[in-house]
Amino acid sequence: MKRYYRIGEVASRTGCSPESIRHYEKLGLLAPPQRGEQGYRFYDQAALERIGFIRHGRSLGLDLHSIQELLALSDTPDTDCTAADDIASRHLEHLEERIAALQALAGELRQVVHQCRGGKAANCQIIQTLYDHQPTCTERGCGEVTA
Amino acid sequence: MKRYYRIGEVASRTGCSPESIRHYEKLGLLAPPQRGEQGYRFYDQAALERIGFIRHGRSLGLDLHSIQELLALSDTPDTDCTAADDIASRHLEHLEERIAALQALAGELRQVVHQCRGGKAANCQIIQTLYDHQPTCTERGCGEVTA
DNA sequence: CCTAAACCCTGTAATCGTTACAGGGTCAAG
DNA sequence: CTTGACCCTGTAACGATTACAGGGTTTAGG
Repeated sequence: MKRYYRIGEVASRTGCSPESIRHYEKLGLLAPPQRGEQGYRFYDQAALERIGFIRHGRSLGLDLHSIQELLALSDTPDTDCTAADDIASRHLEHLEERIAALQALAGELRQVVHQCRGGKAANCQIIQTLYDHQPTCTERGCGEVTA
Repeated sequence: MKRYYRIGEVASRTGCSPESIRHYEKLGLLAPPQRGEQGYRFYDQAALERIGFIRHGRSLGLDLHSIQELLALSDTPDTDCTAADDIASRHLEHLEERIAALQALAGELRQVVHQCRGGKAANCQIIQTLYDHQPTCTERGCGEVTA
């Protein structure tokens, strides 16, 4: 006796909004579920776990494409899973670079913060610093840290 | 004898693509520049510095909205510049939160990486971990760290 | 002089993941 | 029988940037 859940209940159980669930389906991360007579989606326990998988991956910062690759591996249990390790390692590397970049930014920012207590904009050290361009890197396409 | 630059030269001097420059203009960060007879944009030195300002701000991770506020302050030199300090402090705080979140993620990821050397996907520790959902936070809208 | 490359213009759509609509249907409790 | 809580689809928004399409201009070389 399988239990079935409508999308709203899945949402509250997984912490994943109905919109996202439909979105994952559209992207092919989730197979189209069964539908009730009125067209309502019905999910079983396996689908719940798959959504949990996606959610956990997202909470680790993985992008949906990587998660899709991991799910594909999981769907073919006989495959060599080195690819999974590659994805995770690559992401970890990526995270570490991101962290280093953000720390550099924070350091640079700490040097200017609280430099202009109560002054006028004309003398503001923060604004001055921004005009003095020795940006960390002037190369095209460099330094746009998503933060 | 003012020198004028076409958008492409501004781009190579500032490290900011022509598309971005036009984008900043559309958003109101840059005043519409003079135009030549064929409609080409022509920029003077002040515009170059303003773009450098924006670029430096972006390289620090500030969003365009904050940069616009800073530019507005800079444009009214008599204003009190506490607001600039607020923007910078707020952003620094934001960065530090981001860093902490990413470090938590990296830590979690380091625990699973290299756990499945050469195995089959069915036993892969990484995939298993993703199915075992104790996501850091199951609250709706929590844990979506942009990374 | 002519042509090809390199530049400029505008406007629109893509990226990523999520959210927020609009406009409509279904169902249960009051 | 109406209100509210669901569900459906499709589209647009967010932020910043890039990539087109479709057209015009300048510049350098042959």
